[in-house]
Amino acid sequence: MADTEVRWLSEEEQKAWRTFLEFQRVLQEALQSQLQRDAGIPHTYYEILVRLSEAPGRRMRMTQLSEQTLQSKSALSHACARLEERGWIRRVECSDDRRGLLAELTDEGFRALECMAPGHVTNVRESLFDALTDEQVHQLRQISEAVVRRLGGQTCDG
Amino acid sequence: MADTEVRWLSEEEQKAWRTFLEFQRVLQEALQSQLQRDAGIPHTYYEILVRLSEAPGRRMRMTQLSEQTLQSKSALSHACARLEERGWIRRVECSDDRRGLLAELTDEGFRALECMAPGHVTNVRESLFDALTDEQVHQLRQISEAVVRRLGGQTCDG
DNA sequence: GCCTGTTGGTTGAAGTCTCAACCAAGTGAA
DNA sequence: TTCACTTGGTTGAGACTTCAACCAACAGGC
Repeated sequence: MADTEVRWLSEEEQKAWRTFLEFQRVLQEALQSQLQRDAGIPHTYYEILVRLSEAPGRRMRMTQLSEQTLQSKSALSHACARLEERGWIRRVECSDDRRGLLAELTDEGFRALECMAPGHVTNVRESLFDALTDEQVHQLRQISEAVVRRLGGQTCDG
Repeated sequence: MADTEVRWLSEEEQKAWRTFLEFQRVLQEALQSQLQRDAGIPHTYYEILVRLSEAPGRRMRMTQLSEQTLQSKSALSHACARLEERGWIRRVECSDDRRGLLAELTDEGFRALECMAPGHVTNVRESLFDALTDEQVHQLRQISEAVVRRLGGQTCDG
């Protein structure tokens, strides 16, 4: 950033960029509002529940969970406090590290997730996948991986 | 949503989806943190300044601005209040509609934008465009337009 | 043992967005 | 004129995220 020369965006890049921004916004909005309306939680909370439901014993260390959901420890901590209030998760002490905590999905939380998942998945499909060809889905994944790689994260492969 | 059958995501779709989510998050994070650090404003505020700088007379009706920046009237109103506190914009009464207001970029706001634009554009280029081939940029635009079309917005063409 | 640094996680304040309520002004009909 | 409806925009409360400060527990060196 010490450059004195800025490589401005070309007309085409400009348009691609603004269209992409709009893409992000409308999609986020579609996901957020559906989840908020039907389940009363933001999308970030939904991801927490999903990751926990997939973990062995439906429990996971807070730090690991924060890495998987791409949330800061602070954000995760606040989120878990809310989810705990609802009885959807529970925080359990960790036996091998007395500093640590395990977030655990409760049965009630699991049932809640089962209830909200169909609506959310349907929404993802209708909002995104149904708008794209198989080829475009593949392209989008390549693009996503390229950017994630560049920005230093790691792709979420199983 | 009255369906009893949910079309769940395939393994491939699942991965594409999660990678895309990660893409969005890391990119947003890169943009947000750079702007916050260097200019002290969120990306949404930056877009307000940009749109105003491009408008004739550097002024625009609030509603039109909220449509262009894809923000709710409420969010825009709060944002403009903050920007006005900094002296970067000013709200002016509208002559042809006494309910209306024009948001106007001040000279100071314009200078501030000139200062922050290079860093932001450089960041957009390095975070996104430099990671993609020209072909991928084109693909991303097609994808974005398809989704925006589907979700009922309109693409931002000049 | 002690001392320092790092890691795991929480907390509170500040900032932003959403939602619903609200007001003022324009519009149209009776 | 009056009444009802819509549009333009603001406001305050509540919810989420970020940031910095913080505490407790681990780890390593002396």
